[in-house]
Amino acid sequence: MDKPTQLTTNSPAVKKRRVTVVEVAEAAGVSVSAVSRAFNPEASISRPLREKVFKAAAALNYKPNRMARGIKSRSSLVGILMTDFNNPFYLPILSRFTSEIQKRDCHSLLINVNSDMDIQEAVELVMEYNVDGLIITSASLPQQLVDACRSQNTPVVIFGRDSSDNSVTVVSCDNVLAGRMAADMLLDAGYMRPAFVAGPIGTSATVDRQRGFISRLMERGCNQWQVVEGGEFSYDAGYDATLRVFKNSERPDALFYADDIMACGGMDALRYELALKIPQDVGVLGVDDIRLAKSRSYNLSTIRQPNEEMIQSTMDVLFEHISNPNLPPQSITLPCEPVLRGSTQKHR
Amino acid sequence: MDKPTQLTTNSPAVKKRRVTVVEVAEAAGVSVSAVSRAFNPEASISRPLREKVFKAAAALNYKPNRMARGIKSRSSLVGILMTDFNNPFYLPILSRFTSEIQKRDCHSLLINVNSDMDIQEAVELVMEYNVDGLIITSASLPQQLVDACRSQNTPVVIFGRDSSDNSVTVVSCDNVLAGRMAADMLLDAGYMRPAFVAGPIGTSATVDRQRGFISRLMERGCNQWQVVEGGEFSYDAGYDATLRVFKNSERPDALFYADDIMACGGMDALRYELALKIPQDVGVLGVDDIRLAKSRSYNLSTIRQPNEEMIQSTMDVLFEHISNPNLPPQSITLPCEPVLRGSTQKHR
DNA sequence: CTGTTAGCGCGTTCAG
DNA sequence: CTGAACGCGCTAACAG
Repeated sequence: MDKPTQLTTNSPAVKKRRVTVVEVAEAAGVSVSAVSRAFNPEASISRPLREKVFKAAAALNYKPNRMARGIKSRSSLVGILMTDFNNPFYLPILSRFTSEIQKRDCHSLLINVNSDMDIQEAVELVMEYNVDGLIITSASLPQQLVDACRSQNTPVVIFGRDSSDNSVTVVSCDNVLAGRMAADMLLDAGYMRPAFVAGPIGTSATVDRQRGFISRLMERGCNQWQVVEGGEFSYDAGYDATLRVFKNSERPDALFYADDIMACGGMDALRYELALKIPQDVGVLGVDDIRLAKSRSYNLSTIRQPNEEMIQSTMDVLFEHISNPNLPPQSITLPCEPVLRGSTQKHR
Repeated sequence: MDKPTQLTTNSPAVKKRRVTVVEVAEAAGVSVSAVSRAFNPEASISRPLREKVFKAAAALNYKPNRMARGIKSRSSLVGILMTDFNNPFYLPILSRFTSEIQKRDCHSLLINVNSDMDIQEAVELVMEYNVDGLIITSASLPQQLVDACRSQNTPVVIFGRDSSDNSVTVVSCDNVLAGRMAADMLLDAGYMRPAFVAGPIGTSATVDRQRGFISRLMERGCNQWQVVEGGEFSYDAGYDATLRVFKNSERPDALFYADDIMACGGMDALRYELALKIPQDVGVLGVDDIRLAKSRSYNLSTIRQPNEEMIQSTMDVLFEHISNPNLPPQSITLPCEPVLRGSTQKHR
């Protein structure tokens, strides 16, 4: 009767008002806090009261407003920072992350960190949303990023990158081991003059793989190896690098690529540009085990990263840190596994 | 002095307090609303005042709290609903969407709609975040979804799907035309008995492509065509469907797949399982023009979807609707374009 | 153009 | 276990 501010009730442009706790409380004949508690799993409330609230809420089609909720308590948002949208490797990973986050009644804020915006900036930005936690999938990890993460007291997990610094939580696979496995696979198959095609400069994954690879080659007495720059993790980069390698006088008889998508590009260069036979003339090996690796066209031997386990660990450790903010950072390294396919089966 | 609730100030677990407008206002010697306006691009505020606020804010390392902001005004969140995380087609698209959204000072809430959760539920969920807008990339579009979208008054754009219903905004490419182009490409190349390998049942894209394909074949007097179920949009589905086709007595001499990733699977089945030569024995054609299509291994002729333009249109129309909520829904259909590669070049 | 003030929708004290 | 009242950080309405 005496609501003086109701002048524009029937304007067509008016944003349809959402149902709020107050209305639900009125409808259910209870207090607002009862409604609040009913929708909060860890609050203590009697069974019948909760039921009553739920019934009224359902009747009014009430949905809690996560924005309002997020202002004081948890936002239910988990940030995911991604840098490499070119590599198909990341699509299934993204799928798993979002799915797991949703299972925990949270949602994913996906941040695309491209060249326009550096990672530092992205981290600060995502913090404006009061995210409960942050997952970073970045091959390179500048020190400033580590600092940025630590200065926030929001749990951060770095996915797929080895830790040189143990002040931040990291989940990765053992890339040095991957390199060593690669050396063994190629030498065991009878190749003598392998080359490593590196990935983006300064990314730990490629550095560690190279280190493991070379050191294992040396251990086994193989000295005729070479390393070439590859550039980015992409089909084209693998293709181009391969052509460059074979311009040299010292031609390798096997190629270990920093990742699968580069290896696929490399294989196409070998077959269709250089007219070399795989695996007879040249052996090819990658890392990741992306979906394409097991296609009949590529049939690529590779070192499989344990994605499922890595993702599971990431989620576990992240939510542990969310519910217990002063846990110390930890570093989890999972083993990888060789996958023998046609591209290295020289003798058969 | 007389703050009675400050008992646990030096607890290590205390969440580091964020700087707020009030503190910035005090530091700058202005009012809170001045601070608010300074951070709001469309607010009217004098140059020197804004500078002063910014300086104080920078000194305190103030960041606006988007959650608190979102409660009254825009949330700066745009929801992206994705269903198909298996198809590499969507990774670059996701990249563009997130990037474009960020350019507009918004961020992406990525929802993975898998079997655990139906689309309807996902829409309601995302609405709890008060998203400013919603992008849906879904091959199938149940009526209930359309209803859900309309009942909210949040702008929704459906990406990559034709509209049978014009009560919701849709951006897609002309899939019927794609089918017609496919028919012309295959007939022009000299193939006589083409087959269409369909995608997921009930998805408009595959239905429309099939319709255009068949009708154009008939127009040009070709009657020896067949249609086979493909299942999902995936490598394996394409592979398996291809093997099934060639078990029949009526063997086609060309295959038009509902999308590229199926076509890649199909090509591998043809070459490595059936020992058929592409394009001599069988012509192969896809739709999408994914990255893999132009690899040397596949070199797949295809009908290119104008992704750039589709994404641009999607963003434009979405943000138009965000700033002007009672615009009528519209339906945008963009033309596609044939891409001739090796898989259909029978004569040369 | 600027400051003051009153909410936004919800969680969380604090009494009962 | 329940309800009343306060405050979160910010924007919007109004007044100067």
